[in-house]
Amino acid sequence: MKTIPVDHFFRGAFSIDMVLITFTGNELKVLLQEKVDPPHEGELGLPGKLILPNEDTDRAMNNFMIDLIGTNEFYKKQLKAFSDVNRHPLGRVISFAYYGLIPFEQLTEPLAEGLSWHNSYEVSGLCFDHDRILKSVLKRFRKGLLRHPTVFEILPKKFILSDVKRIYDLAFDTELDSPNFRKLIRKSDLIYPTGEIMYEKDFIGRPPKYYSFNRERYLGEFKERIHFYF
Amino acid sequence: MKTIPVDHFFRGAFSIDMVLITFTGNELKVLLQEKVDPPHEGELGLPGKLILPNEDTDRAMNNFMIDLIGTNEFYKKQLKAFSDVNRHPLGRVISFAYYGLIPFEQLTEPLAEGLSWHNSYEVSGLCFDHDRILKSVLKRFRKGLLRHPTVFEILPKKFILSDVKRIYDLAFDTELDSPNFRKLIRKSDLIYPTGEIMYEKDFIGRPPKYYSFNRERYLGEFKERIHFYF
DNA sequence: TCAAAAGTGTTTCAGCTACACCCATGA
DNA sequence: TCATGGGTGTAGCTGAAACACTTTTGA
Repeated sequence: MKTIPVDHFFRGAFSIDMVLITFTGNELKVLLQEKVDPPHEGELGLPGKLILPNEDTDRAMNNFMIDLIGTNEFYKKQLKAFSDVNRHPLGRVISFAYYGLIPFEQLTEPLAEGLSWHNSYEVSGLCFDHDRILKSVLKRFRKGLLRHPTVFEILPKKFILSDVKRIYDLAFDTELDSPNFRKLIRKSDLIYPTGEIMYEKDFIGRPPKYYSFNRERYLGEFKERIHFYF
Repeated sequence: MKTIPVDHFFRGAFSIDMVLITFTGNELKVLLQEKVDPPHEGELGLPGKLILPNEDTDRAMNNFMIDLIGTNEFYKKQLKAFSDVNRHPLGRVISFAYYGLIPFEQLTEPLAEGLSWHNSYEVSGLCFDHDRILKSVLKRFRKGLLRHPTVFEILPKKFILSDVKRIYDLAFDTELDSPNFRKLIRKSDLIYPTGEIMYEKDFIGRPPKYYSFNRERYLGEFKERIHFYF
């Protein structure tokens, strides 16, 4: 086995990509960016950029979000690293994909040039391997919805129960039973009625009550249960 | 914003690490390696090595396993990439952690120099961030046990039901009810009795039947169910 | 015939599912 | 007073949990 000089190992690059999801207009939307640099100029893709090898990925992402949407105060996690050898023409680039959830009301500043929101379930043909990354995030999003109070990260401070249900319906492409859903979500004790009622122009039917997420009551991790599914 | 020469981005390195789990002697064991290179010579850690930036991680891991244990024919998946900035003294090193499961009977060749099996739940003080990686793998292992026929990847071709239960008991640190476990596992239709009975020296009690995993009957992915846990 | 572990059967009960029904509003 | 969506209550079914009981072996 011949010895390889150690500096030959240090020739890889890193990038960060963000899959930011929000809920508005009864749709789950993802933030996309029109690429300006080769090899994919003009195409749509996830917002992202190369980072330096000594940059902390979390910090780089936080700064990047300020540039893009004016805030980094929202739920975000590193999803995983995508490592296909031939992702980038300049060499090996490992992409750290992040997954973010933001209430639409929190997006106060206008979007930066080239950015736009798209229905998460209708997006395809993104550059690089971004279709695959988006798919991973949507899968993880569903997982989170089942095991953690993830919905509330994407809802405004005051929300109505049918919007909660609508997010589940969209994510799982289903039509949950509203009475049962209501019982389930209230049983968890994670929400409380604000006392206010939503009066909205053009709203048909009985005006719904506003609820809020009781973040203090949710303590830590999903408790593992021994329960088979296969 | 000043422009950074593009080659400055290509100065990171990659490594692969394997967390290989097996079941023997009524314990879940993990393969560890005594490190020979600085900065951790003499310490225990997960088997791993640096790879070149243009190497495919899966292929590199497959070759690495042949060197270590003489086979790469077992269940293995990339867990995730660990990316802390200060993992390695020579510069930024991203580690791709793999998670492998192998039946003990399949380990026919003697272990290479410096390798040894350790009880997964008693290991600590590993070099680099390997304690953290091991912890992640054990968590993922539990997850897999609940949603996929993961147990059978770690069991021999012919196994007995109480060993299946024992693996669950070890992984979840519990004592499942044997009659109920038996019903559950058989209901899934994923195993069948081979017709043989285990007669083993010094075995006390009624001799158990052998079962085998019906790999053909398990089709693809865990079916997502809408079921809340919080 | 006793101990030990494999293996079977049955009862109970919590909790999910389905669905009937009532409420508050605008038109 | 009707349509629409919000919201409540309940009966019934399913499946997990608990556990009593039988079987097969070695000593």
